[in-house]
Amino acid sequence: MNSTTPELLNEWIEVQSKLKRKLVTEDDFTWKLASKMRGGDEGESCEVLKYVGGVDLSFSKEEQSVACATLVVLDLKSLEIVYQDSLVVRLSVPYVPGFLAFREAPVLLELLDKMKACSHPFYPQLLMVDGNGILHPQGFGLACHLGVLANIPTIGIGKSLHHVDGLSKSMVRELFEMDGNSSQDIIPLVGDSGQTLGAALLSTRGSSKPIYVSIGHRISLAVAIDIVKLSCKYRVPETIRQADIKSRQHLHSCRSIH
DNA sequence: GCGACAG
DNA sequence: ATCTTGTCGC
Repeated sequence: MNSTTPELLNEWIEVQSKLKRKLVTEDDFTWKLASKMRGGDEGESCEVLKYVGGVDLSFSKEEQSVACATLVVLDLKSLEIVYQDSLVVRLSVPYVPGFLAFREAPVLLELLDKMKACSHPFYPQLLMVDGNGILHPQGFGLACHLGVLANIPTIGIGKSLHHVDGLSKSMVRELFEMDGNSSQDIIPLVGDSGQTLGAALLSTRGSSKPIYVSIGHRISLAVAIDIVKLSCKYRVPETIRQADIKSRQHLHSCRSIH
């Protein structure tokens, strides 16, 4: 049943290690946030972050290898969808914790390539990925993988914590409860190694379950957090949430044909 | 050896 | 990941 051999895992680790050399962990883009512009910038010809992408996959219950991948692009200001595309595929690669990219990245790259190939004006300036960035056993999760291969700034969004470098759910909970009464909505995730791997964010008022933000490619954690906050109407950033909704819808619409 | 383990 | 409406609580 589990067709994953040790040889294949070693190969995957090698791929991650090679791609990781191309990873850029600081801001590397020409746009800026509209909310961070100073008054004098308004008349100047500067590029503002407008088109933010989100990707997600949904799976069929009856055919477990069948999945629908969706790419949406939102206008960051209105959080309205300006582009969406879905692709139904049959996945042959199993899900192995730590190697999500080998299962999901190919079809997501196809969606991005398709958009880029036609020089689409709404091609995302930044992509949010459901799955982690450097918050990962090898420091190279799906968001990094996709970012490097597509050469686009990416942010990783985890809806549950991947236990890595000594990080644990109980530790996160304690850190939130700490800080006396100055209840923070965000805490840095510093592993045993001393490296900051990401941040846990209580993205909506009064929520107790955090999302886990980590950098993917070509962005700093501070800027990534700013953008994630701007994208959150609900707990999960609207980019990821809409990609999730649309991929499920598309899958169900295909089911009704058969 | 055992448990934990993004989606 | 997949199913799933209403409902309980602040």
